[in-house]
Amino acid sequence: MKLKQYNPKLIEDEVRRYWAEHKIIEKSFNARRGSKIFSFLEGPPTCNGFMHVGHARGRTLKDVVIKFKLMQGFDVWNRAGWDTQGLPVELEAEKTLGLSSKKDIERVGYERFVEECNRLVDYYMKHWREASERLGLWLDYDNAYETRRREYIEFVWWALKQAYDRGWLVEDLKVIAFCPRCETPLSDQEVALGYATVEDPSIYVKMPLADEPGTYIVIWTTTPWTLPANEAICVHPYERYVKIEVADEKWIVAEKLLEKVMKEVGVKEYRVLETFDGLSLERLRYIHPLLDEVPVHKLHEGAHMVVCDEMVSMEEGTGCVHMAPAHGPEDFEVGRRYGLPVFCPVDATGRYTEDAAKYKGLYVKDADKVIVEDLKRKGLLIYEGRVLHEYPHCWRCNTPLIYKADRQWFLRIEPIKSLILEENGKVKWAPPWAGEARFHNWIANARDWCISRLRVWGSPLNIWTCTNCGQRVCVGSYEELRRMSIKPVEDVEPHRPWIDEIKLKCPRCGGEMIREPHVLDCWLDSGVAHAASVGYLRDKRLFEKLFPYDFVTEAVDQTRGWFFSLIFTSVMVFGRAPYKSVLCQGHVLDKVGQKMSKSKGNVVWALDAMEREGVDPLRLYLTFKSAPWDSLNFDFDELKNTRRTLNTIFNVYKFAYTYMKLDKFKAHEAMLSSLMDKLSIEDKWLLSRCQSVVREVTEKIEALNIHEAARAVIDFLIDDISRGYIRFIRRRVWLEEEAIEKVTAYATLYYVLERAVRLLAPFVPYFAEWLFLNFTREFSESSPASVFMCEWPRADKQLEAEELEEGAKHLMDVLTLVANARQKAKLKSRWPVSKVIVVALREGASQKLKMFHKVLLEQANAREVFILDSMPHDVELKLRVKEDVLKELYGDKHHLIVEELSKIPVVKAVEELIAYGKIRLNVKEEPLEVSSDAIEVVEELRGNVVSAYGKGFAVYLDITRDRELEAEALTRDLVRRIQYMRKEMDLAIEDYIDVVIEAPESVKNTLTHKNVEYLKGEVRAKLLTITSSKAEVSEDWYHKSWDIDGVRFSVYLKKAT
RNA sequence: GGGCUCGUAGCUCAGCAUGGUCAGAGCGCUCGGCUGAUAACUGAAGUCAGAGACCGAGAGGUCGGGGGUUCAAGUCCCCCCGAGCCCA
Repeated sequence: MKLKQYNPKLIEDEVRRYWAEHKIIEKSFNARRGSKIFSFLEGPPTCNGFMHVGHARGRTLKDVVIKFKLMQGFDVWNRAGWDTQGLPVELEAEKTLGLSSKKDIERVGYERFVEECNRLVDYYMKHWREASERLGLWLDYDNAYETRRREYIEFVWWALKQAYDRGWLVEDLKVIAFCPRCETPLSDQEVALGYATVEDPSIYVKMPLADEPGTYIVIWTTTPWTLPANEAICVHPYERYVKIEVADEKWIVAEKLLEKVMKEVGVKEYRVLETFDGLSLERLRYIHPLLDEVPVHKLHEGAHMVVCDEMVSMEEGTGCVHMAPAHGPEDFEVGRRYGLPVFCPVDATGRYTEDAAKYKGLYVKDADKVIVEDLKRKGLLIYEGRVLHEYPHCWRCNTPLIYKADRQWFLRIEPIKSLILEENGKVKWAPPWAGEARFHNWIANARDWCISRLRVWGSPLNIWTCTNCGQRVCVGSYEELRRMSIKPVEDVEPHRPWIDEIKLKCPRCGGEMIREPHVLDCWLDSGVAHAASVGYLRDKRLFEKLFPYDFVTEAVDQTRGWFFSLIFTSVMVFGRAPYKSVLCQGHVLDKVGQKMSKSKGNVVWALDAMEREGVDPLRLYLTFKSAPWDSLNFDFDELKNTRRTLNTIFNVYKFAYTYMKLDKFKAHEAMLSSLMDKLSIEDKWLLSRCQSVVREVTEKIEALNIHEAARAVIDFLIDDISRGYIRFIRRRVWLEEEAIEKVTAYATLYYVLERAVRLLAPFVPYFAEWLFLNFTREFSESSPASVFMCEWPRADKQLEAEELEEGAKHLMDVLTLVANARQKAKLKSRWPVSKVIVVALREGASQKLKMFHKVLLEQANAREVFILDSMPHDVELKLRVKEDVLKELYGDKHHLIVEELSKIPVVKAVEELIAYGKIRLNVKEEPLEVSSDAIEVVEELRGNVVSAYGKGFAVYLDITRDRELEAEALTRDLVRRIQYMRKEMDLAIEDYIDVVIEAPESVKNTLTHKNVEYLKGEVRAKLLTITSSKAEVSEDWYHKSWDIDGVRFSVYLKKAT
């Protein structure tokens, strides 16, 4: 181990070079070819924008599972994938080309535009690949699938053709947002970008009932321009409505809104005639307010009536909502239910068409005034005001958007919905509620999927229409396309504009067929990855091996995205779910729990985090901080701590390495199996602990509790090995000869650390690989070339010993108490004590603890340790009842409690209190517990005794000093000073020294021969002189003066020759 | 407006499916100690000082708020508030 201290970046670079040089990644996967397959399906990142820590988390979690399965011996399918088409890429391309509308795109030409999209995809793909590789994500990038590729798109066509042939792919109208200036439809996400507060007209209009002259329904709207397309009035079926008398007219409005409306329109006098449910108005006919201006309405049969829907709000308006099915998504829905016509007299530029008669050619926003005038003139306008409200605008040019009905293509969900639900029921979701509740609900409420987009950069919709007879054909393959093409086609380039140039010959009339102008929703692209990514059309064998996939994982937002589009298309074409298990991840938020967004400027980029603290610390942080499905607040300060944790682990290995190397340890020469009967208790304990950890980590990863798995490995290394075992074996590794105790300690340590490296591997791959190369392989030449070629460890039942693990816990607790008691007596741990008494008060504890008697003796630095299971007689015990606390807690009962307490023998009471933290009593036949809040133990200790209590133990230290102990303590103090000086001199651990100590005569005489020999051994002194006169040493001796408990010492050191 | 999730010490969480040993753990913080596996660093050049790994102790929270069920509620029920994701 050449490194002096943990340096994640050096390790990373070194390991990355090693992997490349020895083709480790490739070999690791190849070594498992032919065994049981574990198929992972990569959710393709959109090649747009850079990787941030949220992505990094998702990718790390993927990688943990991949590496884990790999080490378990599975033939892991790990093909990478890239989502390359769709709006996000187009928007980016518009930006780089300086375009600001679809008209601009047409100006530069689709060819140029698509070229730019491709260029951007290449650029971002490169970034993502590099960042992913650096992150240590082992995907097969060389064979990555890309949604923009010919073969990929061909599968999309094939899948749509399956749907088309079954009647599941249909054309229908849909109300979508348009920017009249850009003359383009906007996606929902674009609409969401552009909400702004604006002032609009706010008008109240009365609609005359057809069969009840003089009676009107009052509606409210902020978009007068939609009135020419009005087809109905919607009311809430279960809210109360009133008919009121205003002057000589009768008006109908919602009861709840009556006062508000009357106040706003300025009607002071009115009389309520009757009230009724909205439902009773259903199908009531009225006369369109602009019937004369837009006469085409006269032909609209079954329209201009009252309809009902619960979405009608009682918060604003009149409770009677004007409906224009062509101009509002909700209007459209309701209209559909009632069979209303979808009348759209507005074109893509926001101007009225021929159908709007009087308003023809007028821009809709300009029409507002004209329409208001017309209504006023006809006496139908009750009130005209202005209102401030949120209205969507084009995010590019800030023009108010208009909603209008347009032809789009849909995949119908009804025919397959129940099967999707059924199939989802078979999927194992983590966490369960993500699938059983959220995803299930989402599917159950899903509507038909609109898959068409009026854009440029996407898979083209594979439907051609005859310009002559209207015949349609859905083309299922490029071969079919070539066959039907009027002009010969060499290679099909399935993107716009080239695909649009291909005209087909109509099979019915021989006329020319042209492609429908749409491209497809990019969710459909990634949604067919289950088959398209593995070349299904060319060869089904691979697909059949992998499908359905064992594992898929993405963040929560993919519930409606990829998780859905995958299962939808899979059920649609294959009749079953494409995945067996799904891990639904939470998001990464910023330090204070806010969503990361570019506009807030709180985005943490993955590369920055990797650069600042290193990949392994980042990976560990992202995996173990919180459960995969919980959100994670990212904080650089915490990330730093992870790095420190890894540093401690590094030092554990460095410690083991240093001594093993010194003693020329070889794993195959000290096999545990041949040393079993020589093991010390602490060895057996650690070996058992190791089995538990192996088992725990394995089970936790299997259950996708990845955070708990990571914590289990780390805790093992830090708590059990670093803070426990290594402390216990310090003396053993310092033994000179080939002592069996040393050999067994090395064998145990190697066994455990070697396994820990493997357990670490999925989480911190660079670090683990480095440890594998610099530790595992250093002592075992027969090891494979990489930790990832090793098998995942398996628990060995023979080494398990539960009672030892419990015993060790007791040991740790007692050692804490000893340290505690020492501190009370201001007695540093280097000072030996003559006697320690441990009273183990919980059932069975003393027996388990006794197994560790030897370790306890040494760690407590005591000459004798006694482990008892009841209180010793030479301690006088009393209970002090805190009456005030008792009174507060139990009120009047407190007298009775005191009485009951006095009946119990003090020793028994104290024992119970120490063991369990409370005493159980029966007060008037009623069970009751008094805790240590209300009673405390008061003891009278004889002689030099200090005590400590806790965790079911009482510990007593006899701190009486005698000459012998003093000498021993002094010796150890000197040892420590000399060791300190050795370190300052930067000596190698194995170097020998000569020592001269100046000490006062009296002190010098206390040291026995035994003390001196001990001292020499500990500090590796060849010559040791203790003198009470001035030391005779030359200048080059290292010298330091020390004050030990008020006595002055001078110490001189020199490296021995 | 609807669905799902989360809200316990400064931070990260455990405990809550079978209410009654905990109001807990780790990190951080404060104090003390220790030292050849573990001491970044800062000033400075002295066998310096502070800081840091490690060990021990300590501080800290009306378990988001309010109701209810119960002898007893972080733990069960209802409402509200806040956060996140998605839908409308």
